[in-house]
Amino acid sequence: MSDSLPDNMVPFLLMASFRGLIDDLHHRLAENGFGGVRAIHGMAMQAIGAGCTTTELARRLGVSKQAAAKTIQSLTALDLIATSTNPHDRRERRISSTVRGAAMLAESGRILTDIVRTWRDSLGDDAIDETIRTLASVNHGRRSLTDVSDWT
Amino acid sequence: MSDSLPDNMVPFLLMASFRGLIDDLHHRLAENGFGGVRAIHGMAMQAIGAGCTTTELARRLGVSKQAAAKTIQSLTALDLIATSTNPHDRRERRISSTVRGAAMLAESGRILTDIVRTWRDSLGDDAIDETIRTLASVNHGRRSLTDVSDWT
DNA sequence: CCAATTAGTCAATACGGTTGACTATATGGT
DNA sequence: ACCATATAGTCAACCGTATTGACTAATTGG
Repeated sequence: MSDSLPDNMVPFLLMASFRGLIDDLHHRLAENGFGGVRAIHGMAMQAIGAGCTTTELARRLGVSKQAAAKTIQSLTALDLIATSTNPHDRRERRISSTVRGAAMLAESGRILTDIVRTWRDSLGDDAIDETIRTLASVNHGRRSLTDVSDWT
Repeated sequence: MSDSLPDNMVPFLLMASFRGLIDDLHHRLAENGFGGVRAIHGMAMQAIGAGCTTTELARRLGVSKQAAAKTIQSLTALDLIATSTNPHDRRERRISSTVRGAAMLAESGRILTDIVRTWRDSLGDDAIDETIRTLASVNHGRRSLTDVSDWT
């Protein structure tokens, strides 16, 4: 722990941190009845929030509407969302979270907060707060946090 | 910037930071004669380091050897690596960086260091050092930093 | 010397992304 | 009121990168 990693390792550090966090999250979600949920599903659920349309989800995720439609199919199959038509504009598919979907999001939030709490316990609030502030600053003016385009 | 994001947004922050950094990197790599290089290629080049075999690369990346073999094909097509057979064990394919591959890795390192330098300029060395230390601690004891398995 | 191990490839499949072409619905100018 | 245009969403074809299972070739060791 003495020496810091060189600056050119920062992307690996960010990726590994993300991966580790997501792995823990999915492990614990599976233990709580939400098996089969993948990273993309959680991202999409977060992006859907209180509800939106296919096109709007595509915009929020930064992907094509065809890709968003496929994600919507997966989420529907997992009983996390349901779709309905908007009577005022019958072209639209309104997407909204199911009870199970809302429970999954709430559980995700609890688990993530709990994981970060373990970081706080071992490294201190100051270090974690500073890290979050720094990462938030680095992302200022970038695309939305839920943008997953080209992330492979 | 006043309020910090809640702890359950940390994964989004990590992913967006990684994505932003990689996007910048690839944009600048393309400007310097290394177009067509994708995130997976840079990861693999880093993992290959001084050279290894297909199976060893698979282990370092945390993927199947079939997947590693495909990555090796891509890197070979990009003239970043070359393979040869080991005369002492003719089952093995030795992988080593080409001159161009080494130049790409060096250029990546320079660009990444330069990007992080802009962070240091605007946020201060203390904030960046603390962030790197924190992320490194969070990853202690986890799989190798070059592990890309299931990152989708 | 032959059985077991190890390195790597081939083939089929899955998943999530893309573009292009399409249908259905809504909107707005003349 | 009508028709041109714009918008919401789907279908089909394809790409890239992963997977597993079955395989060949080379090495090792009892």
